[in-house]
Amino acid sequence: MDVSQILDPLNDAQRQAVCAPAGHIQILAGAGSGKTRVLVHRIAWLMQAEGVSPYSILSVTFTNKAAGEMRSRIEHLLKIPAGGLWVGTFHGIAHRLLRAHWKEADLPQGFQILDSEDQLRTIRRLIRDMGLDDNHYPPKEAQWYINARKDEGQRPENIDHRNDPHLRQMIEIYHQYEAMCRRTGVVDFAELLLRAHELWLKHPQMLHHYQQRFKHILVDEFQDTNTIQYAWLRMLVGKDSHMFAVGDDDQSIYGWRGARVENIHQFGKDYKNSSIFRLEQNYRSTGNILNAANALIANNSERMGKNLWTEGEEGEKIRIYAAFNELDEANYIADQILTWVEGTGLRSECALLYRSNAQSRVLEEALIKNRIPYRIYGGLRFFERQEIKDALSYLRLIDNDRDDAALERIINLPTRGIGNRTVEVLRETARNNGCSLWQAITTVQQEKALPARALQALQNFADLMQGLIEATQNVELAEKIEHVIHHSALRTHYAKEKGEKGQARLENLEELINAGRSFEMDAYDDDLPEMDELAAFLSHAALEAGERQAQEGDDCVQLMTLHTAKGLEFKQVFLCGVEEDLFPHRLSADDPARLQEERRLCYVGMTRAMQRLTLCYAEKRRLYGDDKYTRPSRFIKELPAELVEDVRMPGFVAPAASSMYLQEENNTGLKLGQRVMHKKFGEGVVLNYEGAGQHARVQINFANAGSKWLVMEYANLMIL
DNA sequence: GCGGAGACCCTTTTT
DNA sequence: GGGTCTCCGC
Repeated sequence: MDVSQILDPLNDAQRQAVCAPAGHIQILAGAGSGKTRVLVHRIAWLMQAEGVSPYSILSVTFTNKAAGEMRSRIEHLLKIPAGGLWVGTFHGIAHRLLRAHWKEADLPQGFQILDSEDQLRTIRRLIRDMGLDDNHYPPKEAQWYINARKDEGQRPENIDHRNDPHLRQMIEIYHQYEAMCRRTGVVDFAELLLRAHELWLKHPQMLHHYQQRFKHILVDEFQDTNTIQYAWLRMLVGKDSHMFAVGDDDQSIYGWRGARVENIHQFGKDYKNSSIFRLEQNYRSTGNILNAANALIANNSERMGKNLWTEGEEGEKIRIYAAFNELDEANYIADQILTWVEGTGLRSECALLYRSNAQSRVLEEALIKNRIPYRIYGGLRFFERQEIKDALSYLRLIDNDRDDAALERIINLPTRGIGNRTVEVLRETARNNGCSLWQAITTVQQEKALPARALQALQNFADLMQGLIEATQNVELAEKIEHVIHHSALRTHYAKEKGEKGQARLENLEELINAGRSFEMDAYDDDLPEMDELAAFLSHAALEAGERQAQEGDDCVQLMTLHTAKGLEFKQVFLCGVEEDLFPHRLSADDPARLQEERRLCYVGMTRAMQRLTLCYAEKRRLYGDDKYTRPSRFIKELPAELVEDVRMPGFVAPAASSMYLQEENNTGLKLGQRVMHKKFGEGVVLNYEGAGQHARVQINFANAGSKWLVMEYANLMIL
C-alpha cells in the first residue's frame, strides 16, 4: 500500500503525530501549524496503513463547517467517499444516537429540536405562567442557568439550593422547563448532549456496543469541550479504544460558554499512558508576528507550553496606530486598505477584527465613505430569519401538534383575529388539563369558554391547520413547504411589507422551498430507523442554521469579531479598539482567569495575520452614547518594543474638531493624570471623564478608597 | 391590532 | 447611540 501521499505533505512533527502507534494521544497544535491536516491525515493513515475500518472511526468537531471540511478533505485525500465513517459535531452525533435509541432515551419518537431563540421564548412564557416577576427572574438569566447546569450534567433534582430562595426558584424554573419540554416533545441543544450521556449511563450494554464499534475517537478543538462533552467522550472510550485529541490551550476563548481548558490537563491525568505531541512550526505568519504573539501569551500562567516558530522571514514590525478617536481609527484603516489595494493587494486579504459587535458601525461607515466593499460576518443565519422560522413553525406544528412554541408563534400570524386574551385562555386550559395548546382549542370550543367571535377565529385556525395537514400528506417535501407558505397566507403577509425588506423575505421563503428540494436525508450506514423526511428536515434546520448571510463573491474587506476569526487567516489584519475596558473588556478585567482568556483572544487575533498586523487604539471613544477617554490596552505594552513600531505620524497635530472636543471636555478644569485631593477619600489621580461642564463626572483612582466616579459639581476637588 | 413613545439593555457564539 | 421590547392609545 502506497502511503506516501498521506505522509509526504507532512513535516516531521506532523508525521510523528499522524503515524503514532495506537494509544491515547494528545496533540497540542499551535495556530497555523496544520491541525486539520493532521486530523485528516491521521484518519487516512489509520484506514490505509493500519487497515482500520472506517466503520470504527468517530471524528468529532464543534461546528458543522469544520465537520464538512473534514469529511471532504478525507474524501479528497483517499479519493473515495468515506462511507461508514462518523464525522460530525457533538450535537449532530448526540442527535443521531437519540434518534436511533429514542425509546431507551425516554423521548417521543418524533422529538424535535428547540433552538436558542425558541428556548428563550419558552422560558419567558414559563416564568410568567409561574406567576414570577421577570424582572426578578430575567428569562435570559434563567436560560443561561439551565444551559449551564445541563452542560455540567446536572438535573434539577441533583442541585443543592443551599437554602438560597433565589437559587431555589431558578431550580424550580429548570424543573418546570424540563416538564414543559417533555410535554411538548422537544429537546434543546444542551439536552441533546446530556441525554446522550444519560442514555449510555442507563444502558451499559448499548454503551458497550458503541465502545466495541469505535476504536478510534478523534476530537477537534479539544480545548473547547465542556464538562458533559468530555464526560461523554470518556465514557465512549472503552478499554480497546483510543482517543486522539487535538487542541490548543492558548486558543481557548470559549470559557464563558462552559468550555473547560482544564480538560486538556485532565486528559493526561485520566489517561496516564497517553502521549503528547506538539505542533509548533507555523506556516502562516512572519517571524515578527509570531514572536510578538509568543511574548504576549507568555504572560498567561498554567499553559501547557508551546512556542511557535517559522522558517519564513522576519517580516514587517507590528504597527501600532494611536488614533484620536474611533472615527480617526476607522479612517486610518480605510486609508490603509486603499493603499494596500493600490499596491495590487486584494481587499479580501484584509480583515478588521474587533472585540465587540458595537464597534463595527463606525468602521463600516468609514468603508462606505471610501467606497470600499466589505463583508461583515455575524448576524442572522438563514434558518434563524423571522420569515423562515414562521414557515418552519407551521411545518413543526404539522409534524407535531404538541409543539406549543410553534403554535404560539403562528396562531395569529398572519393576523386572524386571535388576540392575546384568546391565547391566554388557551394557555390556561392547557395548563389545567395538562394538554397541548392545540388540544386546548377543542376543549375551549366545547366548553364555549370564549365569545362567539373568538371561537370562530379559533375554528378558522383549526380548519386551516387541518387543511394543511391533509394537503401535505404524501407529497414531496418542497411541495409541502410551498403549500404551507402559500395557504397559510405567509406569502401574502410578507408581500404587504414595503421596501426591500419585504422583497428579501419573499425571496427567503422561495429559498426555503429550494432548500426543501435539495434536502437529502443522511444516508445512514447502519440500523437507524427510517425518519420522516419532514422531521429530518426540521432537525436539520435547527442543527445547521446555515451560512451567515453576507454578500458573497466580490473582493470584500472582511469584518468580524475576534471570536469569529478563529481558524481563519488574512494577509493583513487590523485589530481595532485595543484599549483597556474594551479589550480586555471591562467585564473581564477583574477576574484573572477571564483576563487570561482575553489575552488568548488577543493571541488568536494576532496569529490570524500572515504579513501585516496593525493594532489600533483610540485615545477617546464614543461608545454607548457617551465619550470616554481611554488608555491603550495592557496587551500592547506586553509586546516587545523591538517588534513594534508606532505609525502615528510624529508631531501630528490633532484636527480642529478633535481639539475642540478636548477643550470642551477639559472645562472640568482637570487633566487626565492630574493629582487631586478629596475631603473624604483623600488623594487620588484622575482616570477618566464623562460629559462636560458642571454635570460632568470624573473618575478618580484614590490611593486608599479605590476608583470612584464623582460628579464635579459636588466633588469639591482640590488640585494638587 | 397596530404604531408610536418610552424603558431598558448593552461582550464574545455554536449547536 | 441604537436596537429591542412593552405598554398604551386609537
